Amino acid sequence: MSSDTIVFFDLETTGLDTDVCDLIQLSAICGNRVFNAYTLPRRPITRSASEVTGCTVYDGNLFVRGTPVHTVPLSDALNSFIAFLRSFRRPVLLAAHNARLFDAPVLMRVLRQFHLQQKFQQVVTGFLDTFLLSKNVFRGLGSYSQKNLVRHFLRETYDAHNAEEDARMLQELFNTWNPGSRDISRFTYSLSQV
DNA sequence: TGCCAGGCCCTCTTTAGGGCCTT
Repeated sequence: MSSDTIVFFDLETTGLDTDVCDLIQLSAICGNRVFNAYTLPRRPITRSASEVTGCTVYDGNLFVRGTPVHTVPLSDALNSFIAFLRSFRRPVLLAAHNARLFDAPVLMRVLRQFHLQQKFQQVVTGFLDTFLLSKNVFRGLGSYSQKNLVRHFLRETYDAHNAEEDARMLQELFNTWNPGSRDISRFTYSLSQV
């Protein structure tokens, strides 16, 4: 719905298997309001995920590129995230790159694990997939990875695979695209669709 | 020792394979 507040979010996880991977970082941004939480994953980080995100776990602590970071329990991160979304006082549309196939199913699964899906549904109307949107609106680009889109549209390189930076750059991309409400609805999925 | 996937789209397709996107 075009009257919704669009909040851009990103996850860093222990891997790519949406059925089992666990959260490491959850970030979101809307305007200049930012949410960020790190959490100690409940399963090992796969080698490829560790290489991509720079995240490692040692002796019960989470490190990002060798620097320890403060973590909170996953249930606290999820509750704080919902409170952040609720603070907008309008229904929220959550946007992520490849949301339909990755971020949304992972987020919904962990919300269910903590019996938070109803609380979440009271605030969030659906997910907007910026990967599908960009691929259909801007034909012929060759690559639609977020990194390539940032390079193409914003002429920038950035700290990819830090959830907070990824969410921030996604918001910048979206503001540059300024897609119409029809394109937004075409690539918006209800919570029951993911 | 094990170290993870899968839906979507395209095409040299449909009796299928391969690349992309997310970590």
